[in-house]
Amino acid sequence: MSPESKPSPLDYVEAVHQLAALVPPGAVLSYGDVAELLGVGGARQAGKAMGSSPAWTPWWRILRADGTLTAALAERGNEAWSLENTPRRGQRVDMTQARWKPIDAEWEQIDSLKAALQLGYLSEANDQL
DNA sequence: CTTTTGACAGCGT
DNA sequence: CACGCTGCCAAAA
Repeated sequence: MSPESKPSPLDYVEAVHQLAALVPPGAVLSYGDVAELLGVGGARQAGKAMGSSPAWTPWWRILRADGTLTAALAERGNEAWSLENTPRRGQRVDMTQARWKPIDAEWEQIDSLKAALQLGYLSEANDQL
């Protein structure tokens, strides 16, 4: 499956994956940032969603607010950050420098992602009727 | 309905 | 900087 936009409503988990795919190399977002950008759920929801991330997902660009990844992924994550020249401070990502700051065009993509997510909830509710 | 469980966040020590 | 504790949110048991 391609990371391109889908015409159909999005599931929360899918929305998180899509958002992760929007983050450019060298930049990162905390799980909490992801939840905030989508306007739904909290950091833990975003984390849960990343747990089932597809192979194409740049999971190393979504990490904890303190700039680290969960133990099991720390090693691989570090390699990826080196390759992408992600601003680091020791073994952790320097969030103040690396945090993704979307430009106008990117905000639009994020907005459409949010919209698709809302549609997802609507269709889900519609499904219950 | 209550409890447990997460790729979490923030604050105090 | 490292822990430990509490708060959070939604889904699953």
